[in-house]
Amino acid sequence: VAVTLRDVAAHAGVSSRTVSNVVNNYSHVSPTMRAKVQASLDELDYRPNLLARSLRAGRSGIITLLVPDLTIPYFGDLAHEVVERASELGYTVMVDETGGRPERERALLDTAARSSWVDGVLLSSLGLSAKDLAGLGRGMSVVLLGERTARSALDHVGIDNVAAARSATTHLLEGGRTRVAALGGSATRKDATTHLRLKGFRAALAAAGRPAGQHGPTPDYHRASAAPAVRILLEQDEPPDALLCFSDELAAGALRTLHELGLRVPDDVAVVGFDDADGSRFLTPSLTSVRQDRAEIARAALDLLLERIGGAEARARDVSVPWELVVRESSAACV
Amino acid sequence: VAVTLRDVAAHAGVSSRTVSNVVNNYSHVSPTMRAKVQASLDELDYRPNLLARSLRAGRSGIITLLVPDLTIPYFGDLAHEVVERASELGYTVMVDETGGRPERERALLDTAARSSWVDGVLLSSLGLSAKDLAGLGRGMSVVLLGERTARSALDHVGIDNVAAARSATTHLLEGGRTRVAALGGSATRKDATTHLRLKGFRAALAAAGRPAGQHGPTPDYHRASAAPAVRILLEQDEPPDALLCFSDELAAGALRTLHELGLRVPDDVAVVGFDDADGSRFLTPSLTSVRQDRAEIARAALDLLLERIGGAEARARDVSVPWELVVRESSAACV
DNA sequence: CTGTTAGCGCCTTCAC
DNA sequence: GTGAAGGCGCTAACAG
Repeated sequence: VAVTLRDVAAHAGVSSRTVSNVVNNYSHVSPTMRAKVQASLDELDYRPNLLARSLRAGRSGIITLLVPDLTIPYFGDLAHEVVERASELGYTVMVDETGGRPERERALLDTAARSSWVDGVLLSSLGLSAKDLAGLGRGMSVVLLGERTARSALDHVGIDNVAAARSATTHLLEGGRTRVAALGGSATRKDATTHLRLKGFRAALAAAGRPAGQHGPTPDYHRASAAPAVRILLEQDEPPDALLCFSDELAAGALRTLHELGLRVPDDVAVVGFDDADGSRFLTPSLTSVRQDRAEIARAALDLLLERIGGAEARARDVSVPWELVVRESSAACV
Repeated sequence: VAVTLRDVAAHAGVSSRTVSNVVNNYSHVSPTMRAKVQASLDELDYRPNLLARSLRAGRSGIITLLVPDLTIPYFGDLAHEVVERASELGYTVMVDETGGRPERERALLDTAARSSWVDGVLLSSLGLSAKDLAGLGRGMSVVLLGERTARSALDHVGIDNVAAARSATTHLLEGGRTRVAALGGSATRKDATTHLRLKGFRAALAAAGRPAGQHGPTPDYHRASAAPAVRILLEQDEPPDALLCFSDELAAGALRTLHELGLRVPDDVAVVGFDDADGSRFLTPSLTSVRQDRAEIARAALDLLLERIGGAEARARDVSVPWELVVRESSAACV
């Protein structure tokens, strides 16, 4: 049932070349001819086959966004920004989820590279090492989002996690907290995000002359993963009076768990999150969080990606995006 | 730089047909031949061009999911289920956002229909009338998610909004609440979701012999939109002692606003939400909500869509998916 | 079992 | 200013 360029040409009594010229608004077509062709176009309800066009052009106008999990509000927010910005730039976004699992990140990146469906990939990676990524990036335009994987060969956009964690920790110390603990991620596995944030956390404690803080690891950054770690931290002899959570999700889970334990926030325990997801200021108490400028991340990432797609061969670049500690009720100073 | 089937054929000294047979695991290829071709395949690192394959096959293996806004957790959750299920079925998902605006829903659906990029569309529509949709669905496989647009010509998957709203309202009345108000959406515009839920809400009140409840409309279903409406409802002479919110987002915003007004939940005001987003049980107090079975929605919707893609010409079907009122702290009975 | 051939629908170099 | 022809990379008839 599909109407092709040829059908229109036959209908209008011209060559397909001329129809193509009209469709693509090329010059060198006489007005009368243009009108005649346009009439046939309308009458037959012609729709260009973008598949064929892309095959011919060698590009699809599609980029893939790979995130761990869309049920995490931060990634929903990020996807929103990417879709919006890409749309402005004339690109469409395919979204896939990696679950944060390295093998799935690898497989999806590989599929993208092989398929030639997509012009480029935005990867919000959690688990891949720089070596993995280098091999996969071959022949495909890729920009990394989120963490700063050490010396990867790929472009990267993210915040300065060390500085942000340091600032948040200092904020808690200056609010009179004496036993700050970190919550989330894994110090042992190749979890670059947590590694860097722990670094900033410890630097702040050291700078203030405090003993090293504790770290409650979690298998992922979901709300549901906070509870066990929080309970372990609080069952100690000297339980923490402040929690630096490495995602807003974990922070929300921590708020809930503290409530169940009968502890008051911020009176007994202060809580700070990371990401400043849209919902965090609506929690009770409202959550202090490190805000990443997501719109700027999307903008910078797409700019880099489009340059790569355009054939830029520059060395890998590392764009640092602004962040800001947004102070709300959950970290009010103690008296 | 791309390696084509022909290149491999030349390298292996066979025809491209044979290479294609090997790549697609067809029979009728002798083992020795297969081995030889496979060697060339590996050596040249051949990657099939999916664009060309799709052009040839007449289908792309891509479906489009259109949702209002990925920053709303419910739609993030929904997208998650759709992506996961589609992946199981061998499909990839393109996600686009409509902002809930009818003209954008129309434009995106139109683009999808024209482009031949996509085999089918899942549309979580808010604003399009049945008439709009009928015209657009022409020639494209479309399944509607969410609300039950009156007598549309398209397949549809959703919950029974009337029954769910009725059940939630009855729950509040049975908990001893006497002045239940509804919150969210628009009774005036073509907001089918709100229309149906209001119907259930009013039916429950009528069945209990209560006067008609009030409705606080909101421009959208975001958290931030709850505050003004909640304040207006509570400034009245006889303020409500229970709020039936037409999304969890609105409920979360209401919880926050009530907290700011110094009202206790559930002691002074009970709150019920809709959707049971992943985060809602972590709110303080945890939120009572109407749970939609999202995995089942995704499954049913994709089944319907794939049947349409496969050429089924059946009349429009309407699949009703299970829902459940999940009772938590925010709607505890008053004493 | 394997090779040849003809398109899928589009765009574009080349002639006219 | 317009027409004819070829090919993007792949697969499916049709031989042999």
